[in-house]
Amino acid sequence: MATTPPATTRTTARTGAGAADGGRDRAKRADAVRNVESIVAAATRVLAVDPDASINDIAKAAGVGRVTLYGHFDSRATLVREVVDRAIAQTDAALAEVDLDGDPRDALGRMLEASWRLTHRFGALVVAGSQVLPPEEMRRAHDGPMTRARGVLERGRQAGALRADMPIDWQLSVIQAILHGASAAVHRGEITSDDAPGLVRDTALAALTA
Amino acid sequence: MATTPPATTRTTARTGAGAADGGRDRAKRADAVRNVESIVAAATRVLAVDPDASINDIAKAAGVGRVTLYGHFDSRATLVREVVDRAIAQTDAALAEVDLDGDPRDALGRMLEASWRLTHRFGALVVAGSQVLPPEEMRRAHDGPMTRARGVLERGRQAGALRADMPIDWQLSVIQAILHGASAAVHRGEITSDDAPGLVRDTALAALTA
DNA sequence: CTTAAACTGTACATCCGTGTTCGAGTTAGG
DNA sequence: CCTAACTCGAACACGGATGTACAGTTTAAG
Repeated sequence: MATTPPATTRTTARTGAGAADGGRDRAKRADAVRNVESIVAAATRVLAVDPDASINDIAKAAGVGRVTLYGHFDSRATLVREVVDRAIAQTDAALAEVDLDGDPRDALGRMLEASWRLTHRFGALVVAGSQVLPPEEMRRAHDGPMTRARGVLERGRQAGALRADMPIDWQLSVIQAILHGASAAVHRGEITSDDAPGLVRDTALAALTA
Repeated sequence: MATTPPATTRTTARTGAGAADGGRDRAKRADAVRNVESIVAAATRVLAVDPDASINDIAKAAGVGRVTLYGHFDSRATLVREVVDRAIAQTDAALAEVDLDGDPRDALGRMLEASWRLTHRFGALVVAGSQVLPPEEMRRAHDGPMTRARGVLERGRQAGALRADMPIDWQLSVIQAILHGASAAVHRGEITSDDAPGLVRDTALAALTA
């Protein structure tokens, strides 16, 4: 260690899916990758409950030092972005598997149950995102599921299976509200997470039925 | 104005300044009272939108200096407590005027419309309170309206006018969720504040009807 | 008119969260 | 086993928010 290293080796978080852009990076060490996973998982878990959780809280929850976290993510915003991006990916993947054909009410029911799991898992993550990321970026997160849900709603309205005497945007807001309300109720112990999906489905369906 | 002798007074809000002298209290001056009102009003307005608003923001919105605010309220928590207390008082007063007799569905509708106005006015105030005040103190805020609403719900369920196949706590949560969802939707420009009460009433009623 | 209460801005001490730097210890992997 | 990558804790700079202290001016009220 007599000679000073030429430059401090700063590891830029380069977990990009797809091909590596630009130059080739050395393969990341195994424990590094493992730690990044721990951090993202912990951040998701913690931020879903408390969107104002500090970097310290997240690092502690991940079982790593605060400095180590900064070694993988430039800033809090970067970390939040990564977490949100993964949540979006999981959400899209989960919703893409939902069968939207057949009776509109049944289709909506299936979508509601799937959405419940996601809402319950990610909770207040959207709040954390909104506080750090530009609103445009959050827009994208909700856009996918929104248009998907809107499609089902429109079909149900035209088929006469759902009431059409309210703005469709309002009906989407109601679904959102019930989903988040259920998450809060579970977290408060008023209902169990087993009962939640059924209650959400029945209640939302009742609210939207003619 | 008049008769008030400068002798008998009671200590309410003190002008904090350090090592106070012996113990001579005088009646509060008129402009002081006026400023306190401005501060509380501004705090209510600001905190209802952004529960994390700083003391500076509130003072600015009230048109007074930051130091003046501290002259009337020891700390941020004190201010929030005062604001919340007043909100509770207004809420109780407004809900006490609602006629809960007659057809349960009509009674619930009236209560929903009244609750909407309060929710829209106070918005995220409950969040600000929860972050600063002990949870027990927030409990009290919701307890009054809650038991009142629960009474109407129970009556409606036993009369067969409302569905009884879900936990009553869940139904209360749904009402809460729809109210807050509507407030968010208005604030987001999706619906107008004129349409909101009707939509809230119709939607909640539909969600709770057998 | 006189006085004390109240207001104001500035400045200061403090706490907390963020982001960075440093030196040293630990571990993966050739 | 040797080296570079990785991790860790402590310490520092910075900014924002909370309270407090001070000194000068305005204003209510007797």
